[in-house]
Amino acid sequence: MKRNTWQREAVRGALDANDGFVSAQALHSALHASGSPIGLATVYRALADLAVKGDADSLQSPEGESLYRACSTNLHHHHLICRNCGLTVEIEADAVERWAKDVAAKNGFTEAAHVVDVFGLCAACTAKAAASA
Amino acid sequence: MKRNTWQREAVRGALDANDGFVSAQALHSALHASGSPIGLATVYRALADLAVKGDADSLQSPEGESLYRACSTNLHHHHLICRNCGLTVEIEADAVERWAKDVAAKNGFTEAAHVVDVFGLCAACTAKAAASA
DNA sequence: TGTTACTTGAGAAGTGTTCTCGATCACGTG
DNA sequence: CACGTGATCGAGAACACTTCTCAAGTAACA
Repeated sequence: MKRNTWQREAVRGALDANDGFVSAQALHSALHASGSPIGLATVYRALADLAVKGDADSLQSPEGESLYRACSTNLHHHHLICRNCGLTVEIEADAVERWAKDVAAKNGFTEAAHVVDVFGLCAACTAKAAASA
Repeated sequence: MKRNTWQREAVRGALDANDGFVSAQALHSALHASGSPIGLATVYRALADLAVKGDADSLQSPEGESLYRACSTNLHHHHLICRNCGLTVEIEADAVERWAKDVAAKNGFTEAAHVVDVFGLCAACTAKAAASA
């Protein structure tokens, strides 16, 4: 049986309050900063739960951390992520889906899953970068 | 000045001898097994060097390890990876390249890089899985 | 209210990677 | 070939992130 605890709600809330991907550690810090004495282990557990239920998306940052994000849809989709400010845009990729399945099939692969994420600089950060350059 | 040491050659050789992606740890074990008393730190250093020079490809496994692979081409490309045996097929993805650039541009993003990898079960592993199921 | 078993939290443990630092050794030179 | 210099090595310590452990706490249901 699953129980509802304020801790779980807090994690979900903190995730919702965030636009981009956040690391478990950052989330934990944020929660602490806002007064929740929640434990790190609990944050990890809650995030894992959310990810499994499809309420959150997770991906590995290039630095090796696990990043999480509240997802507006449970459907399979991908992300366009600003590597500077973390802004994330959800993108559809029917074409890529088809391509991935295709390529896998052509090579005899089954049960194809794929990792497709696009990193870049969002408009704002591009402008900022141009200004400072 | 860069020096040529047998250690670096050994790492490159071990990488070349491998068809799929291998973790730094695995590479270190393999080298030790074949008699090289090479240090783990050195393996990491050599791999990082190779990756920077474009002689090796690196990616994060879903488990968070860094995986490396000798690359037959320095050109940008993607991989189809068997999650069971590690077999890797290099794939071209012009369509995906275009799509990524397109999507990024449409959302005001610049300097788009992307992570596109397909994991699955290769034909052999699929057969094995079916047999054991 | 009482029972039950899921959940929590602090810290230990585990894993993968990077850093430290004295010893070593490749490379250019005399 | 011997030498000097500084890049490189290796063993282990240090780190960062994540998971596990287990006693104490508590939500859910009767």
